[in-house]
Amino acid sequence: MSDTTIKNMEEFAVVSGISRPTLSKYFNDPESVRQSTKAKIEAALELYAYRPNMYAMNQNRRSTRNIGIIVPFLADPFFAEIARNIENLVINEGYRPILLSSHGDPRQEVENLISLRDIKPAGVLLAPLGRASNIAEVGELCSEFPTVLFDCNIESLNHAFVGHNNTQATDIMVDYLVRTGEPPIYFEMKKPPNPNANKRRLSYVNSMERHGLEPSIFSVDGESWNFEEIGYSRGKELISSKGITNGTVLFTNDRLAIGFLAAAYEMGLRVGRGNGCALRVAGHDNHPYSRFTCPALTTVSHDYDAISRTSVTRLFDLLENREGGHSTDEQLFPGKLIMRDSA
Amino acid sequence: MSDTTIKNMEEFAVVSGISRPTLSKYFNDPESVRQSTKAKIEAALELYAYRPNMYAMNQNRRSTRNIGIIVPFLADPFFAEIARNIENLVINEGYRPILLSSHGDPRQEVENLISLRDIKPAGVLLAPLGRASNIAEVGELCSEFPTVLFDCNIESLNHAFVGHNNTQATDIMVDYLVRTGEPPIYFEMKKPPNPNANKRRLSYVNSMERHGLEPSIFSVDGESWNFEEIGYSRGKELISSKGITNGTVLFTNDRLAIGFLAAAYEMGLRVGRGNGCALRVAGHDNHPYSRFTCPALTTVSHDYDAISRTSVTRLFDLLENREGGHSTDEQLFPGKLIMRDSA
DNA sequence: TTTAAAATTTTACGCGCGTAAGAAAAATAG
DNA sequence: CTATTTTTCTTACGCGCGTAAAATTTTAAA
Repeated sequence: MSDTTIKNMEEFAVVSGISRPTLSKYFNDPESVRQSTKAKIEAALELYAYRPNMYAMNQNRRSTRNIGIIVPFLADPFFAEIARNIENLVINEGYRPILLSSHGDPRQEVENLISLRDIKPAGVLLAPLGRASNIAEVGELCSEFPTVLFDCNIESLNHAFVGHNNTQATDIMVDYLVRTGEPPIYFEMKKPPNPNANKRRLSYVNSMERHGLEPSIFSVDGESWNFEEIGYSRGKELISSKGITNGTVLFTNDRLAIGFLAAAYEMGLRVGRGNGCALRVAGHDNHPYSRFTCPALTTVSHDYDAISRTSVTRLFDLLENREGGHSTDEQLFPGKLIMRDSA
Repeated sequence: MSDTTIKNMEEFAVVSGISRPTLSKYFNDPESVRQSTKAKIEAALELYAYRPNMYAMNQNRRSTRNIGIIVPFLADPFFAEIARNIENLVINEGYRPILLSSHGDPRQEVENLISLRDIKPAGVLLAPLGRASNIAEVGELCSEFPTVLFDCNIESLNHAFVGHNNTQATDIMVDYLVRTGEPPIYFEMKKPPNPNANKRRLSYVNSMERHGLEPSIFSVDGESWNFEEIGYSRGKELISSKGITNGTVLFTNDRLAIGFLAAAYEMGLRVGRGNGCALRVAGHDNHPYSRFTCPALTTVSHDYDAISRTSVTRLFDLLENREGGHSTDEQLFPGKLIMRDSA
C-alpha cells in the first residue's frame, strides 16, 4: 500500500497506467475489460486505496446500483429476518441495498417513498404497510422504478408481487386443528394493519364451512403494531371474563399469540395439547420467537427463503428485461405446518 | 401542481423567478434566505415537483447531510428499537440516516465501514460488534469522520462513547436478588460476542464479594448471536443434568434468559418468586420481549431514551464543534431495575 | 503474415449543482 | 431622502465521472 493518496480517477489512471475511460468501464463492470487490464487495475488497486466517488458516478449513470428496500416495521424480527435475507441477496448481485423502515407509520412510509426517489434506485423491493399505505404514492413509485412488492400486496396496483399463500397456509392449519382436537376459534384484530389478515380470516371461515363447522371469531380492538401487547391485554380480558377457558384458538399471527400466551400463563390457564391442558393455541408466521414461547408455538411457516429469493430474482428480471411482460403476476409460496407443543 | 416537468435547478430558477445560486442556498438551508424569497420558492415548490439531484448536490458540498448508523445485529429487537429512536432523532435534525446492520458478522461490519465511506457521511453513529470487530478498521473510520460509539465501547480507541452503565446495572440487580432470596448464580457465554458481558460478569463477582458471598458462574458454550437458542439448549442440558434445579440464576442478557425460560417450562421447572416456584430467573437489557415471557422477566433496563438522545446530541456537538475537546469522554447512563414475576 | 475484430487510448463534452466575485437591487438605518 | 447593510443576481468556473467518437493498439482469425 503506497502512501501517495489518489483523489480521483484521473490520478489513478496515471499510477495504474490505464486510461480513465477504461477505468470507468472497469468500475462499472470488472468483466467488461480484458483480463490483462483487469489484472493491472487490480494490482494498482492493491497499492493505492482508490474508490470512485459515488456521487460523481451516479450523477450521469443510466442506472445506479442501488436497490431500495422498504419494510413496514423493522423492529418486528419477522421483517428484520426477511430484510437480512434480501440484503444479502442484493449484495451478492453486486448491488447496494438501501434499507428503510416505515416503523408502522404511514407518514413515514410516504417519507421513505419520497426519499427513495432521491437515491434514483435501479429497483425497489417494497413491503407496504397495507391498509394504511398511501396507495397513490406507492403506485407512483411503482411506475417510476422497477418495483417488486412482497409480503403484502396492493392488488389495485396490479404489480409484480411475491408473497405467502395465506389462504393455503390457514387452510392446512385449520385442517390440522380440526383433525386433532376441538375446532379453532379465530382471534384477530378488528382493524388489522395488514391486509393479509383479511385473507387469513376468509380462509378460516371457508375452511371451517368446508368441514361443516361453524366459524367463530374474536375481533379485538387495537390498531397499532404492538401486537404482543394487544394479544396480552385483550387475552387477559377474555380469559378473566370467561370468554376463553378451553378449546382451541387460532391467531392471525404469532405476535398476537405470543402476547396471549403470556396472558394465559399469568392467569394460570394451561396451554398445550397434552393432558391437563385446557386450551390449544396456534399462530401464523413462524416468528423467530415462536420457538421460545411457553409452550412452544404451533404455527405455519412462510417459505422465507423462497420469498426473499424470488423477490430479488424477480426484480433483477425486471431490471434486465428478461421477462415476457408477466410483471403483473403474483407468485405465492405455500406455508408449512410447524407442529410444536401449543396445539 | 403544474404538469411541466422540471429537470434541474436551472429550470426551476426560471419558473420560480429566483436565481440558481439563491436556490442552491435555500436548499442547503431554507433559513439562510430572506423570508419573502423563501415564500416564493416554497410557492413554486408547490406548483412544480422539483427536488435537487442528491448526487450532484453531494458531489461538491463540504459536507453531506448523511448520518451513518451501524448496528451489530438488526434482527435483535433491542437494536432495532435503538436504531428506530436514533433514526428519528437524526431526521429531526434535518439529516438523512443511513442504517446498516452487521448481522453479527465481522466481515459484514468491515464491509459496512467501507461502504459508509462511499457515502461521505457528515457523521457516524456506530455500535460495534465488540470482540469480533476489526479495531484497526473502526479506528480509521473514527479518524476520518466525526463518530460516536454507542452501546459497546472499544476502549483502546479512546473515542466519544455513550452507553449503558453495565457495572451499576448489574450491581442493583445482584443487590435486589440477594436481598429478596437466594443469591444468584451467573449464567453467561464462555466467549460472549459483546464485551459488555465482561463488565457485567466482573460487576457480578464484585457485588457478590461485597455481600460476602461466593460468586458462582455457569460459562456455557456457543459463539453465535443466536442467544435464545443457546440459552435454550444449554439450559436444557443443565436442568436435565441437575446442574440447575433451584435457587436464582442471573443471565448476562435477556435473550439468553428467554431461551432458558422456554427450556425450564418444557422441563417442568417452575420459575418465579411465588410459592411453588423452584427457581428465580433474571436478565439484563429489558428486551422488548421480556414483558411477554412466562413468567414475565425481571431485568434491568437501559435508559434507551437517554442513550439514543445523547448519542445523537453528542454527534451534532462534534459536527458543529460546539464542544471543548472532551470528545474522548464516555457517558454512561444508569440502568433501572424492572421487577416482574420471574424473580 | 495479412486481415478483421476487439479492446484501449485520446480527445472532448456534458451532467447538475456548489461556490466565488462583483454588480445590482432591496431592505434598513439614520 | 440618502447612506449603509443585506440580499439577490449575473457570470463563471470547477467537481469527478459518464460517455461518445475517432485514432490507435492489441488480439484473434484466416
